[in-house]
Amino acid sequence: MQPLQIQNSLTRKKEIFKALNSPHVGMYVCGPTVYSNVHLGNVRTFLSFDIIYRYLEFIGYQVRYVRNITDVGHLVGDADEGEDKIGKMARLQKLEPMEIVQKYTNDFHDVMRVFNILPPSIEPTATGHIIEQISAIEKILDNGYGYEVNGNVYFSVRKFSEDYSYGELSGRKIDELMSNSRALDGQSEKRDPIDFALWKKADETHLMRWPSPWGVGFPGWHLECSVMSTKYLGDRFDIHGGGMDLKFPHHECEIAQNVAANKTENPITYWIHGNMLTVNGRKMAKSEGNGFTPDELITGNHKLLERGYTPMTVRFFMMMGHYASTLDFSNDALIAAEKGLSKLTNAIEALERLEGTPETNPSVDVSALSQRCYDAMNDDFNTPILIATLFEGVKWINSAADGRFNLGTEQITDLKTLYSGFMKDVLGLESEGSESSNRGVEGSDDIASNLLDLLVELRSDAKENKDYAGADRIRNTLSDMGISIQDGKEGSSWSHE
RNA sequence: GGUCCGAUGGCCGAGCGGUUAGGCUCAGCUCUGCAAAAGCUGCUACAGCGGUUCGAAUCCGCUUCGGACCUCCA
Repeated sequence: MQPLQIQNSLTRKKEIFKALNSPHVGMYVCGPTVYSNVHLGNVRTFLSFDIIYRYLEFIGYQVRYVRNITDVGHLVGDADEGEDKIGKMARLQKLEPMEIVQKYTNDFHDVMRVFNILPPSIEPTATGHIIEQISAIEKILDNGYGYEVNGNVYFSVRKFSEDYSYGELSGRKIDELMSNSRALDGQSEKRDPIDFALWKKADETHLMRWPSPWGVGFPGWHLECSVMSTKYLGDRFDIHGGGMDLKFPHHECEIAQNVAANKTENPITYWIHGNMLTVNGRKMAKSEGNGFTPDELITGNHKLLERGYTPMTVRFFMMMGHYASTLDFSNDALIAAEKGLSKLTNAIEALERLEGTPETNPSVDVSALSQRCYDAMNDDFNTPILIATLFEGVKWINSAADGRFNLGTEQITDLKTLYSGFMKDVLGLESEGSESSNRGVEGSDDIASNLLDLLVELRSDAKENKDYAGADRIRNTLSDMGISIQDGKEGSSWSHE
């Protein structure tokens, strides 16, 4: 197994990864609240964890990856005092709450597929786990860390902090929280302002409601993640991820609930937080009005975009930065990513066509290159370093394709393994050209590529006969179709633009 | 106001005590019917000011600027 190191946001240190029950790994990532379309900032987080998931599997772990769908309990505005996000949308769109949930869950799944983000092993929903949430509340009450007022149940942070530590993950001091917490408008039933809701009473107008020992109501936000992670991964599991903005209060509350319900300290070994996608230096957020939907990005239909970019370009762009750093979104950066990706994919296509020489090239050490790829990923999933390393091999490949450099047959085989593993399996970069042409009948891809080979040959013949008009006609027509021709020392070839 | 991050060349973005990161752009060259692609060469930066050290973009202090969280947010 590779010696993987992870920057643990719980301890703020880079630590050697040790699975509780190797080779099995339990990983939980906070999924979306499905009340509106996802934007690119959301995509970045899921993409970051997609890479982590892929790499863990790649180096031999068997990962149970749980990513939830929050479809109830997440309130608008001030915590515990606002309207349910999904209920509000349902009212505005005059739909059943479950229609809202379905609509935006479908959208979410479509987006994940477009960006080639793998589905999790389990994708549980909050409404599907009401019974478990109620019983978790009962456990928390039995253990003395909650209290009921008028059909509402709250978590007592003060009581909890007497027995356990609260605020470790987000680095908050309980006293400061007590005094700094924003004063709530109106009188609150909470004993302390930092207490949070486990169960809320539903009034008559509330659309989403379930019976409970405390009357008709609905579960609080934070609770579903505690309950579902425990249910599918156990009282203790390896990795918990999510966006940086969830660290407080969501993840802090989650830990407190897990501990309070199960009396298991340190339920999660490694916390990983993905950083924000920014636009002109500001966090992309719906409330800022600077969010892009994936669709706007692909079509280019947005006032800040000069044109559209393909999903794989966006994927590559996001992986050129480290997941724990903010990443700034700009046209120039996207264009650079597009060119870089195309250089890389063209080289891989060239590699497929390469025929090696019997003797190996002593100046090329594929296994050293490969190890550096592993090293990059082992160092807290450093995809920018991985990509930089992959570009080094590109020089060998292109030089060999130009016939001014030799590569041994075995070296070529090793390079193919390397690039297929890190580009496809780890980075999840699929060739977009072949994806679209695969939509047709089985085998149409072969026919298309055979036809292209034929056209390239015909053009070479034309060139040989000094029929440059004919040669250029083939080149220009193909170019209009998105196919470009490369002339090299060893003859001509084609590739998707 | 509290807590915590960050400031890297024309752009994006790694590095976090001694390396040419890498990509993109730009200029020149090679190849080419032309072009593109590809290869080669060049462009050597770390916000500012002090300090520690044989040596600092990397460690410490101060200053300036930016951001995140403390409310819902991936």
